[in-house]
Amino acid sequence: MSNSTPKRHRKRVMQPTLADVAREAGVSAITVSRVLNSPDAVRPATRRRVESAIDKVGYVRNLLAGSLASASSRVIAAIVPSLSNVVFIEVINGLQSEFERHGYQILLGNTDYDLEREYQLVRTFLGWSPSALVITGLRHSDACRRILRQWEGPIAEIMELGEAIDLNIGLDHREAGRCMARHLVQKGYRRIAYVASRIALDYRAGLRYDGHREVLQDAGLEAPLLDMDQLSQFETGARALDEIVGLHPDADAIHFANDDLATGALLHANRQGIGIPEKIAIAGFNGLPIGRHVTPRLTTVVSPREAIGRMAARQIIARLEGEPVPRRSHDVGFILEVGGST
Amino acid sequence: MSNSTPKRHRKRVMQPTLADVAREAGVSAITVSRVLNSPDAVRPATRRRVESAIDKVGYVRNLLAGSLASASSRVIAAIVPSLSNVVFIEVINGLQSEFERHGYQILLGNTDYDLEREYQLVRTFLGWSPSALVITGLRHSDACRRILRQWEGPIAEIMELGEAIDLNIGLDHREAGRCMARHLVQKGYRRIAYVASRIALDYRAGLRYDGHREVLQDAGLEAPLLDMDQLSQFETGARALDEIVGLHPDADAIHFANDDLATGALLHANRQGIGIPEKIAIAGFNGLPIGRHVTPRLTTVVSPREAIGRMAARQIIARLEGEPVPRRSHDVGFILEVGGST
DNA sequence: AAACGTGATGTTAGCGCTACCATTATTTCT
DNA sequence: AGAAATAATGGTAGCGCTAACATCACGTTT
Repeated sequence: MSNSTPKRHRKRVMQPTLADVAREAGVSAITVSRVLNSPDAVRPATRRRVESAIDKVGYVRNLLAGSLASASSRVIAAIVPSLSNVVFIEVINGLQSEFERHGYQILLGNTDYDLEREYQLVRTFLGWSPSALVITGLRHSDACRRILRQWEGPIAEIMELGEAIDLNIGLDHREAGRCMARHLVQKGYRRIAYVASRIALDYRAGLRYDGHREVLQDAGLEAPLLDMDQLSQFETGARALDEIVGLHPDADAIHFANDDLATGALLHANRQGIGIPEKIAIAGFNGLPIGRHVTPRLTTVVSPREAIGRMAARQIIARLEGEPVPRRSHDVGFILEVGGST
Repeated sequence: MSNSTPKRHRKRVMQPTLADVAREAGVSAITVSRVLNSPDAVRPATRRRVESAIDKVGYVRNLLAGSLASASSRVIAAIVPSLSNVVFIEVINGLQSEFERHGYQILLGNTDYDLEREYQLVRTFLGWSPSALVITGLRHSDACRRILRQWEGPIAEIMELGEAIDLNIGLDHREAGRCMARHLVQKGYRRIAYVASRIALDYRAGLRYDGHREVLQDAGLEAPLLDMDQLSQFETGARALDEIVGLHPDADAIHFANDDLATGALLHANRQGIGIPEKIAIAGFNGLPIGRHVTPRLTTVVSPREAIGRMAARQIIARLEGEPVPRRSHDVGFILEVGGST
């Protein structure tokens, strides 16, 4: 009557199960489960017996079954708009480093800046009963926001600050844009272009532009915008520099939406013998390491990317472990780093 | 007798289930399941009825339960040694782009170059009944290799070529090392240092060094190695350049284990006014975009990183969909890209 | 008209685990 | 020593879904 007689149902070519371990150790399945989940609740002698049975039969626990039964999966669903952008990688890295230590796994999703895709991803991921959800940005489709609100687990919206569903970790992009614009104006630049790429998708670059424009308008200056229709990469920055020089030959500074563009422009200027900042000043955003190694050093606004990931993780873990999480919104701030490029 | 009377067991504050949808649509649960999994097996009229019931009750399918019942999860476990290294990000990006399109999710793990951690990750991930497993490299602990062999799903070992458990997609690092060394020797360099960082961990850099050394020995040259004890980043490359200039003042070329180090050194040389390649030549490995934008352009060996990810994904998908997968090993090759730095 | 397909839908029995409660062993107290 | 408290272990019933088989409706064949 043991399972030597295969039930007529499913084919039984599976891995050993808890029951197999239990039989081997001469205990019940639940005891084996306890050894795995709350070892202290089992007498040391029993525990050792079970542990060696686990080794002996080569047991690998089935987390699907466990999660289904306990309605908790120790999986964190993380949704980012892009994996081509180092920024999000660093955020993920920050998440990983904290979550992994606490025994959480990361299920990774990539929306490619598409809100519909984001919605689908959220739906799918919620199907895994994740312990928590980390999602980039505050803009979601209505349907998406609806199911997010309905969901009862912790949700961290990261990168930017504002009206969040639950936890919010990020920085004020508009203020970051203002900060750099102020720096440029103060340095005496007067014909300052803003260069972004696909600003409709990367709307956080748009927020920075809004801040930038405010400051320039207050200073009585124009705020021309060049929106490139290519990915933010060195090549695009180089091309943008050429375009600006062509379109606005009198421009004396370019405020780039990010360091990739800015660095591309700066290195291009190096190659072309265009003097930075004498001929034209260049500023970026993010504070990527490369900016500190080019000549001249890139002026940029440093965003604490890994810190965002780590803080989001810590907030979530605290929440999951039942600690009170007082502030729901965390401003990680930013730092203006002035190099020789402005 | 319906579940309006909550069973005395678990608290029922859950999301709506298949049964709820079924009741709403006036069909059985399995029909709803069919609408979700094989819509063509359901009459269009019924299907529409079920679909609107799904919308009405706000049903989100529980993938844990489904995966447990069907023993297939559409999750791909991907294990990389580091998330700080762009190379692996690009590989993951390649995996993502293929898998996402076929409805697979990626469960991401990071070993930090630790084989014991790799083993633990593999154990945990196998507990999710993944559809397939992608793992970086061919070196694993014995215990790890044992459970991998025992597992019946597709396993792709990526990045390097050799004795693989199942699928193998990568390139011959030793040959890549040889290739660059040959280039340097042929260009007339004679005192060539190899610089890596933490070569014991990044053993693929070690394989490239082996190839490098072979060529140099054949040419009757010495092959000094400098192994930095810091992460591969610009800073470390810069420091390495200083060290080499100090230790081997007559060195005429440096073969760096990767482009991060090489670029760091090159940009440092730019700042210090050290002539590249007149004073000393610099070569890298990977073909990161930055190398094409620095002055002079970095000589490097381009590794098709995204292609590795994509090809691994395609092989796995083919296997999962029952197509015959003829070759188990795929050499994605590499390309020597000669810039002005050598 | 009876027998036979075919396609759509339903019934049942698990997938492997854990929550809940019950039971038994062990320790502590009076 | 016996009662009471506590610790350790076990039995049972699901978690929500799907595989396998059963059934049913309806048209087709002989």
